[in-house]
Amino acid sequence: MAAADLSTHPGHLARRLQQAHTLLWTTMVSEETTSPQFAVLNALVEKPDTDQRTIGEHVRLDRSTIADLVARLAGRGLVERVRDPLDGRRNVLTLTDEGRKVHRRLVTRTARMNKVFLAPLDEGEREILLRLIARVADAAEELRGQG
Amino acid sequence: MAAADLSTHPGHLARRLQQAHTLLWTTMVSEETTSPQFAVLNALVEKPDTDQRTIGEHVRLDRSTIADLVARLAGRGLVERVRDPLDGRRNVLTLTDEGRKVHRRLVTRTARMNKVFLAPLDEGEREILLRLIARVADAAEELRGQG
DNA sequence: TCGGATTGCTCAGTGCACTGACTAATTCGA
DNA sequence: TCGAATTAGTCAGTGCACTGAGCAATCCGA
Repeated sequence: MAAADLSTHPGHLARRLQQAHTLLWTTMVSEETTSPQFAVLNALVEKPDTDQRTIGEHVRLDRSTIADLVARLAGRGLVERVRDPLDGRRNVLTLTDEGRKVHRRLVTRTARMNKVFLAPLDEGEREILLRLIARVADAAEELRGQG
Repeated sequence: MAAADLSTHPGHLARRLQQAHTLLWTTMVSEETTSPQFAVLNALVEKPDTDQRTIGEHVRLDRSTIADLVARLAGRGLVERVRDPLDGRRNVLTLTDEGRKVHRRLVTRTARMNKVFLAPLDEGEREILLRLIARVADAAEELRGQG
């Protein structure tokens, strides 16, 4: 049985793309705060005082993963977790001043990093790449919803 | 500080793409054998009896990760690790009959899965997506090489 | 209103992926 | 040839990401 060329495997390319991004992130943005953590801080700037599950859904992290991640952010004093008095099941998340400060600092660095990351492509190609990825990911997430 | 839209962040999209792929993989290809594991089996079909580091480099896994992964494959009896008698530092990897069998079975399933994964795109768009990802990943891996 | 279903969270377990430290084997230059 | 540098592998530690089980709070229909 012939072995297939890995460069035709979207899964392998997706993994390489993410690895490449993580590498660049840690060197150009932050060693302490990861990209998914930044996504959560970002989401909390957009919609403050949102419950954990909703934030997780927004940044596409499942219950377990968002719980772990938030625990780390809370441990570093960037967010606070408070049980919702109106609904005892929910954890409401709040950015601390320190969390806001970290977020602010990373916004500019992230923009700089994204430029370097996509530097091999021209402006049109960048748009196309992001759009195509979004379409594939959206469709797969649809499938998931239907189970 | 305004929060940026996540859909413009290539890192976030890359993560979503990989998550989507993993989800489809486990439902359509295998629950036991992961996509990176398949990549290793595939590499061993291409170049039998190669040492662990070379295989890892080929599938883009670092020393630690390939070691863990190969240990799992060895535990399931799909590959064998033998110390190279000519160079006592190397682990030479060999596919077992069972490993070859598993690989053969997954090749067709993977092809089927890739079709579904990329179904939202037309033929031209698929090519473009794969090429653009490869260019970005290649460039980032170049940066890495230079430190 | 009360009991079953749903919802939100946590915990345990598994796997990918990285860094940094360590060991052992090999290589190469003075 | 011998010692320093390089190379391959392992191990410990951290973080992302998922499943499946379990628990407590809430919701909703008979």
